Amino acid sequence: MQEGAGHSAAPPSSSADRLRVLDVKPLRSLKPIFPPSNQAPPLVCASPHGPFPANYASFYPFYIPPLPPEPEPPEHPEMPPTWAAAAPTPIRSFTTPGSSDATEMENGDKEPLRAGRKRASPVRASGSSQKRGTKTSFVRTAGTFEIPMSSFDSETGNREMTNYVLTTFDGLRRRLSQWEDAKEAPGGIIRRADLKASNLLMTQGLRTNSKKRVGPVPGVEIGDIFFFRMEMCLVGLHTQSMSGIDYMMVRGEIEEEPIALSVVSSGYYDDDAEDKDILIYSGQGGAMSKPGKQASDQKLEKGNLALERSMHRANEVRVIRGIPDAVNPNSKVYVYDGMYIIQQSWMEKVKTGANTFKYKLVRIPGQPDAFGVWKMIQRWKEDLNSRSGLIIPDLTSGSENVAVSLVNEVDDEKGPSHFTYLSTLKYSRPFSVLHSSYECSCSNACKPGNLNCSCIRKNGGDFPYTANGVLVNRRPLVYECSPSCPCSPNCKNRVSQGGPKLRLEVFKTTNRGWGLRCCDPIRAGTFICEYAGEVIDKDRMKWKADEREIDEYIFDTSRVYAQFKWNYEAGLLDDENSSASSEEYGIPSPLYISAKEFGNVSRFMNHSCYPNVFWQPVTYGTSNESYLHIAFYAKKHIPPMTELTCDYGVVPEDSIGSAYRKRKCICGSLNCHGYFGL
DNA sequence: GGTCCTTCAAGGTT
DNA sequence: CAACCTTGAAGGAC
Repeated sequence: MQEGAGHSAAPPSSSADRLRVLDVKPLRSLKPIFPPSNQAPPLVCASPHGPFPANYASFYPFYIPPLPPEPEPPEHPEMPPTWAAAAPTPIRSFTTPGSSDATEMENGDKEPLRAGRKRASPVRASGSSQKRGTKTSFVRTAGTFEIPMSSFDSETGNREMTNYVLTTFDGLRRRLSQWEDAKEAPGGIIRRADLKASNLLMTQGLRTNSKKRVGPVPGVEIGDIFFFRMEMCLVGLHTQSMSGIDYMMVRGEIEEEPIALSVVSSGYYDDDAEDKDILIYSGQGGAMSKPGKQASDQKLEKGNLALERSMHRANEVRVIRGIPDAVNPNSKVYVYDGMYIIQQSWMEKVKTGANTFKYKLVRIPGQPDAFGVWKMIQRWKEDLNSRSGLIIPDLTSGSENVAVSLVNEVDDEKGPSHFTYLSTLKYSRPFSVLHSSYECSCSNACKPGNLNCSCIRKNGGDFPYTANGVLVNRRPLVYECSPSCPCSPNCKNRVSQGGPKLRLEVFKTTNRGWGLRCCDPIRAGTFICEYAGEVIDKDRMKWKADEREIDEYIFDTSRVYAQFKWNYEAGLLDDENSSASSEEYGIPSPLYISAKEFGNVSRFMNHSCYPNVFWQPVTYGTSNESYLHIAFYAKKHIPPMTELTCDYGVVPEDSIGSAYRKRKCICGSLNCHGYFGL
């Protein structure tokens, strides 16, 4: 199966005085802004006039006229529909009366934050002319969002909204982290980009499932992973920023009583979380809640009382398992493990001598494995032989730093057809000399914010990666440090070099040949692998087309790729003259890579019209020339053992490769294009 | 609707 | 690396 490529150029983003905004303490000014895209007519939306529940500000970022054909519910949980699928025609502007032309700043904005705001900002809030808390209108524009705008309901969500909220959150979070890394945040240091980002979204009402509920949360699926507590708050899975027990008041037999909605188990208390179907959860308060203070007995109140009541009512409780992140030892991964029932409760004297409540939660049978998958992978790690369907422990034969296993749990095929494993690109002859090579003069690792570093300057002054190696933004071209740069090999600007660092696995799918997946949880923006193979030139491409040679392993940057938005595009965050950070790729000339004879794990990645991986051109040099590479990054958080897929693109009719037939797509997503290019 | 308080964070430092 | 320290914001309680 194949892959494809994109094209087109864009100016590098600039980075001048954009940070002044961070001076403003409440940061209310940093509201998300979605500049109109040149791809689609801007969508102007306005909030209806309520009434709204008391606890949230009205906010309708998007409005779409009612759609005649209601899409079928997705069969594949990972494949939400997009608005594009549901609304093939351009979306027209829509504005509700009364909110059309607000020009005032929002209350609380003391001054214009930046000169370009008036011009650049398509977003205006007209809060000041109305009584707070009654009506607040927002006008928004949105460009080419993959994220659906068929509905925005902050009370009740769906898969589209969760994806939208999480993508926005993480894009903003990465951007704030980038500034923090570069020490570019004046006055206000952003120590906690996660909190800052979520605070901004919360303030804007950009959240979903804000209404508390017992049971499943629309748009959140069992097995979904999160890297911050705030992510779970924003999508309504667990709305406590720190507390482990989320609950709500309901009418009881006599009076109102609390019932538990969800719990997060992350090892702070002495929980027993070894069994994949059973969780012994400790109550809150008392013993450990006040470090340094004398431990005290827990009381039957708040969350503890809620768990107790929920046990008697036998209502289901969502369980989120917090697990140390092997990739980032400092942080945790939260796995949504589905519904549990509280079977038992008791009081126990713990080591500190304090009485602690304990609750035995048992997983409701019949749910897909989530935490169970993690436990399974852990077992494989301890004993590779316990892995069923294992054919080869390392199909790269040591070519990569991390072994890539080959498994087939589906049938008895023993492996894909022959190819030679090659861990990087092979330029058979001089090709794609982008420009003269560049190199920095940094003595140690290149430091974000150091504009003396010419590699950083190449990236418009931005360090492309956060401190933990996550790509901040998609951009025309990522300039990494070259082997010839004097900076140390562990310089953070070499993320895509040196091959995969995650435990990838080539496996047999049920209906589309071999595929690629990963045993590790993957954070959005993480580098996964590059597309290795032989670089071929235009003549060779033409020859292949003329000869009708079927090469399913071509990567072609000149194909047309589905547009999507990944960066946090806040006009406020960037210099007014930069069109924010462009997600259009800029490559001087098309690059064709064939992985038919020589290739790495990337050649096994299948196509999806709703992929979880995207490609990004990256360049770095060898001796005195710079070469282009195609690197794959995670588009969103990807749970372990989820198939990795990317967009193969479509071959334009007039291109060299158009002699190839189109291939029927079986990705199963609602917005499936029906075919992809080959 | 404030204001105080609690809270199974997240990072950093030692 | 575990223990400790610092900063931090949501939501509940009153």
